[in-house]
Amino acid sequence: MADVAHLTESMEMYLKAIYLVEQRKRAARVTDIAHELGVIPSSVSAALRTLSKLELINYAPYDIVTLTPQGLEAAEQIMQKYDALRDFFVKVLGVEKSIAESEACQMEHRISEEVFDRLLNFVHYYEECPYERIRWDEKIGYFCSRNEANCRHCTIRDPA
Amino acid sequence: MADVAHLTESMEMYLKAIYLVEQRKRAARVTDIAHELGVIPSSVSAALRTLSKLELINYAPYDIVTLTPQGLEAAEQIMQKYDALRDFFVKVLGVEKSIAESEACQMEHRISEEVFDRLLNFVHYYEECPYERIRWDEKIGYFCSRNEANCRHCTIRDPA
DNA sequence: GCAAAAAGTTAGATATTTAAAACAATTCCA
DNA sequence: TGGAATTGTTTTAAATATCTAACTTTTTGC
Repeated sequence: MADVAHLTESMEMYLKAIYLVEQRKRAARVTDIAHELGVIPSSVSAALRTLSKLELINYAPYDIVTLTPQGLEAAEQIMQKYDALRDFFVKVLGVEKSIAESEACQMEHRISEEVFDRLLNFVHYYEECPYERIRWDEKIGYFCSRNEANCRHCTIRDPA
Repeated sequence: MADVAHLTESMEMYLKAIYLVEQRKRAARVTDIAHELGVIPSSVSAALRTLSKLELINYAPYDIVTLTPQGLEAAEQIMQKYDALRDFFVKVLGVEKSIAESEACQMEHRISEEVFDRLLNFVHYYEECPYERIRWDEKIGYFCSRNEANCRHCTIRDPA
């Protein structure tokens, strides 16, 4: 059985691309994957051979591509990391969506289970807790909406 | 002039290693750099040739290595990103130091100026603001120390 | 059903990175 | 100072990933 933990970054990208195409269509074609990643079809063929050997995709030359159960599991793990990073960038750091997405796409391959776990947890808490008021503003940067005395951050008025 | 913005990840790693050795010693030797990065000396020789061509280091075969002003600037930029990520992992996510460091080392090459900037800003605010009480606990996860009613997070007692 | 278009493959080239092995230069001391 | 130990280099090879070009298979539309 293939060790999903040792996938190269490139193979992770292909897996995720196949996953995303599968979300929209029944199965992925070489062209779909190439378009998704901005590479040419011959590059995809080479990658599919590798992923097929690792038993992460169902594939034969000239045929369509689907994820195997192991491939789906690996792809979902990558997607979860991507989502956690993107959410953190957008919801906490206030980064513009498209920038957050390309950044998350870069980092998703490098985040460990532990940090991923804590990031998820943190973003959830940050979003849910009604008492926390650290928020981002385009002009000011981070601000605190409490507006209390003896807090230099609170001297900045909440623009909301 | 070399475009520091387009350095490969590998070259960034070598630059940072040279920077770190320079912090401890006057200049770096091939062996020092190899030891710092866990690669063999021949790999270092090859990298030094490249960095030298890019005018990021002062170097001639068999000689010691120092950063040029441009090299220092590039190394400092990388270090700043590393520090911001490590601080976020440790101070905000409560990740153990050695894990935070290896994770930051992986991601430092992939973080944009914008996200880096906001991360710095966020960690600073998070540390400084006396009213914010989102903190990490090993057993509980994130908790809120306010312990107010009608907040389900606050039903978890602050262990501090 | 067949020709043209589209889709996909293979082979070969290039780039990047690193390690292994053999060799060369430098340094360290006795 | 001179030989051993250390340090550093070059060459070669391997792995990964991607592209170009030429070719094959499949699909489409009449």
